[in-house]
Amino acid sequence: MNDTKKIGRPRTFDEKEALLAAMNVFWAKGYDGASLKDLTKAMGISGPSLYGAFGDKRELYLRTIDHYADVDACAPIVAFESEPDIEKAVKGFLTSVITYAASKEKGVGGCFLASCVIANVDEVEGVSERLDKAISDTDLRLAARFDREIEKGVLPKGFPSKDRGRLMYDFRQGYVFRGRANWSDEEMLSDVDQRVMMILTP
Amino acid sequence: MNDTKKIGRPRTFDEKEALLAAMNVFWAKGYDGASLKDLTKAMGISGPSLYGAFGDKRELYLRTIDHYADVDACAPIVAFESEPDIEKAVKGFLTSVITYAASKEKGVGGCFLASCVIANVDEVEGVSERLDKAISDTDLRLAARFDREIEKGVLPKGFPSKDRGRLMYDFRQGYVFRGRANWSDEEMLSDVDQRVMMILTP
DNA sequence: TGATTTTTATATTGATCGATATATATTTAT
DNA sequence: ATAAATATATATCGATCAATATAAAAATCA
Repeated sequence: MNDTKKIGRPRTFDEKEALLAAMNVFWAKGYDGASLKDLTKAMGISGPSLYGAFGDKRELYLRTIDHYADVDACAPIVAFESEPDIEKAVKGFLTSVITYAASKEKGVGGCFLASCVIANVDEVEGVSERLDKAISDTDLRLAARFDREIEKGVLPKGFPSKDRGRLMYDFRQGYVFRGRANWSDEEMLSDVDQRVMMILTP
Repeated sequence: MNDTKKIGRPRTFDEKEALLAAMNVFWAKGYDGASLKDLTKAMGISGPSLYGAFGDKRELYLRTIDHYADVDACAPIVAFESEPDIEKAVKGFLTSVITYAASKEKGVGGCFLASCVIANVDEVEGVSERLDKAISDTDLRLAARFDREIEKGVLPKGFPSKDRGRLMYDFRQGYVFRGRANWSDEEMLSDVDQRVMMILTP
């Protein structure tokens, strides 16, 4: 990376922190509902600073989507990748999804893509491509975990990794959707064991 | 119903048609992105007429959600309910969902709730309750179809109708989500047969 | 008919929108 | 030191926002 000192007055804010703050505003209020006033206040910077650093509102929005996909990516996936036992990993993924989807701290919960970005696909140029990439990347990450289990011999040779990765992701979106409608985690947890079997049955 | 002539000048527009037009605007542009100018133009009425008939923008939005849940409800469900053979009915539901989710005529496709309404749950008062009700009602409609098959003896006594109804709905939301990200119907149709089996296997 | 009630169209309200012009502050380069 | 470059804060731009005041139009009532 380029860590050399740059000419001119240095920034007084951290770009990633600012992007995170902006994302939370978009998440809670939507793209059009988030005003520049809302954004600059949450980001702790002035209007001209925002425009100087990020371009305009649309470009800032696209940057928050990239930042979400790069950094957060979604905690449940990390849980899924780190648990050695595949059955526990799958169940951990679903329960983690549900817990996070049902927790509604300050209007931000579930999935930024499913709760906010999806609404602006046709309205804001550049959103569609990023959404597509985020989904595909996640599908691949999930499928890769199954492929590793096949190599280890835990899952059989013909196990449909790609399909089951997609399946897990669709389950995730379903829970996120219900969480947004204020479903409790108990209501959603009731069918988790069934779904774990669906995912793992060859 | 009250079909008696009312005093005063009669409306020159049909309320249901106006609601449908308004829904399409919200669907394409989002709640905040849809301006009163957009709405009145699409609905073919003037501002004061809109406010006189529907209250304000928020109330109009809630009415479009009700109208969607009551009338459209989603064509795939109708297909599911009308096909006598349960396996064909399930497959018909999923393929219908996919076809509609992948068709992107003028930015409106998939599901009004999943593509628009979900983004305004915390922003617009009254949305959350309606979303919850729409999901629960759909779950029940889907489960009821399975219950009928149990009564007929086609499905076994212990078949988990409720869980499988939910499962179908979550599959629907998953396809809608991918459709919004411009996935083709071919990509989505590839795992339909697998999922039909998942839904129907006791 | 004239009175009453409701909807309509036109025009406009104050507020807020996204975006920027200007000038000042703070850094590095010479 | 001085110049060049970048970020900052203040103030404000025209445009558009949601919502409405006003009065004409169109119906039923007496």
